Amino acid sequence: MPIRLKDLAAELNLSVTTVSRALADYDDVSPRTRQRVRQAAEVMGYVPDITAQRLQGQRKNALGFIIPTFGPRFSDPFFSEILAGIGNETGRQGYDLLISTVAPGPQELEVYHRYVFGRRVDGLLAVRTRRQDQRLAFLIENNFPVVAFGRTELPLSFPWIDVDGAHGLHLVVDHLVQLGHRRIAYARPPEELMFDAERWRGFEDALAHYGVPIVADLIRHGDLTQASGFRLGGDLLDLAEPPTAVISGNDLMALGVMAAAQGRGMEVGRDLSVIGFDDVTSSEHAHPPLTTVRQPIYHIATTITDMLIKILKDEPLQERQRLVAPELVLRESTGPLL
Amino acid sequence: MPIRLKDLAAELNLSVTTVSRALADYDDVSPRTRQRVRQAAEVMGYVPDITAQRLQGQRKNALGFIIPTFGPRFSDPFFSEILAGIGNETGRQGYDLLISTVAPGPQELEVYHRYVFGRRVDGLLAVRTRRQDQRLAFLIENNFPVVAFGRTELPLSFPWIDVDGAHGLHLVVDHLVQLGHRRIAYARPPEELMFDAERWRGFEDALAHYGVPIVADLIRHGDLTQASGFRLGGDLLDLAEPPTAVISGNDLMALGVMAAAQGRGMEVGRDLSVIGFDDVTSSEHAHPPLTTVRQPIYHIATTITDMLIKILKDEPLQERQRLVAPELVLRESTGPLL
DNA sequence: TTGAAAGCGCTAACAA
DNA sequence: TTGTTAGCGCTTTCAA
Repeated sequence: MPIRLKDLAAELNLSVTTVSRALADYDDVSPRTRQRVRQAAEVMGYVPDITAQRLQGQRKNALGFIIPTFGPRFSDPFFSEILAGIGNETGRQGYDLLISTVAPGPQELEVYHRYVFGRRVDGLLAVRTRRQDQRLAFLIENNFPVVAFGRTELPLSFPWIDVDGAHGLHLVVDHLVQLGHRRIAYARPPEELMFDAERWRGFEDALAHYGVPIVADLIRHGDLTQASGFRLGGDLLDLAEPPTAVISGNDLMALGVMAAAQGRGMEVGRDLSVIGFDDVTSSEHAHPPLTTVRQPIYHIATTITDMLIKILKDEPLQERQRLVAPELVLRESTGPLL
Repeated sequence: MPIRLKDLAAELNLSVTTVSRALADYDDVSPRTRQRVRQAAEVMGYVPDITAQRLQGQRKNALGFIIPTFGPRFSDPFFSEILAGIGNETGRQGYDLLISTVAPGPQELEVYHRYVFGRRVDGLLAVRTRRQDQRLAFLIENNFPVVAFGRTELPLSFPWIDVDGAHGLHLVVDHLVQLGHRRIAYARPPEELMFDAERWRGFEDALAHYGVPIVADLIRHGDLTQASGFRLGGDLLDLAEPPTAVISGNDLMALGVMAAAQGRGMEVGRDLSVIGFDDVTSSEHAHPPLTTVRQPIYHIATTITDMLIKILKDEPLQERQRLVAPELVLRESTGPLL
């Protein structure tokens, strides 16, 4: 049986209240008592029961993160980094982190319900936001604290950080056009994701700016897995008039596109330029090393976590919404048009 | 403000007790009352406060999983699959999942302390077990429910599932030797991990069986990242007498080794054979597709979760410990010695 | 079949 | 500076 406050109090001949206050560093406890209590707590190995602590205050000291997993064998390094960031920051600030994994769809909202109405956590983090994000709509409607990585098309006001995808695509197109490419394919992210919308805007703008036509056949939606990139890349390369460069919605798909090209005997960076988005760790040591657009995923994850905690503590936020400029990372998967 | 039991009771002119029992399906409530309560709960959107529920019973209905992250930008698909498995199974069985991320080391044990003594969860899941696994030692010493993916060298008895790594390495060596390889390098997992020990045993046995010598210079420990495989692969290939085949502790490192070889103008599968371990999703669509040893990571994750829940419910376990045979997946990164 | 009362372990208003 | 009392929302004796 674990030690309770009551046990400590009995041991010290003090009231439970005093012990509680001594431990909580109230200033109406004599230094001597505080010292004794501290000591005894240490010796007896007292650890407060958080469940009990939580019952009175509104504070649960816990955040929730519901991972939108696509399929059981999801393995997107994006989520690993997000999770590392959120996990480390919540831990650092003494919060618990409650996780659920659920595929987007109707039962996803049920999980959000359970979190909100079951009063499990004080706030939620959301990533991979969608154009019509019902999760966000639900949370905001219920006045539940949330901070998101990403925006939405819905007319909702909430704190977020996002990477400027339009700008990112400008960087990408600039780079490819400068290398001489004009037959540019784009393996887009799923249409329902908000960042697809932003990036598409950038893509269209940039191409228009250079007078490069958009060829409908070269534009496809993938599902952000490597397998999807592989299939999609193969399809594109088997076209009568294949592209000379492929932009990919993320690094994972880009890696798949590269494999498809290499499987057809092409040399990536010479016969075909491939460019990703994210700069996950494996991109640097791929062959060839992947040219990509870096988003500071880990840092964004720690930041939205910190923002959420600040909101919960009623501390002021430096910025409620922030657009981060991504950065082009030049490596060897892109090269001049032969 | 959320609806409480008290609100429901007031609304229905019943006592809190009766409402509680009606909702909990006690059989000493009249059908009519039960019906009324149900109805009102539904209409008013009552959701029980789990914190309060938890305070009396011992049950928290929550499991913990402490992810041993190596560095902030950890992104190992192994953990993604594990997390998907654990997350889906806990959710399916109505349990909450509490996550922490912490690097192995002294503060790691502190987190385990917090979980156990803070009575946050009913049980813990452990993966990537170590030869001298202090986490396991601590949990078992404190009689805390745990199920592990992996074993340990410590004389501890606990429920686990493990993949037969010795057998796996036999499969690998058989395959390579049959292809004519005798200069076989091994990029080992970190030495402290238990599965390194088992696999090493298999490696030694198998080589001895074929009379193939172990060359000290061809044996190195990596850290299971792609970067590590890349470095290590480079080092091996730059040797005066480089290996003709490289076995890797996991797929990620194998991918790094492949990139290193390709960066030196070699064709993997012809000039160098590379073989991984895990069969994570990206291996299939790598170039060339990676020959590897498959372990059913997702399935193991759901199974240890289910075992833990069974233990918590005092339900009998089919098997307390199980060794799973891995399976060789032949693809194109290995080929006959030229 | 229902309700009153106690209590889970803790914090906080109020009194001494 | 310390203790008494009440109460967080729920479950569970026990009595009516």
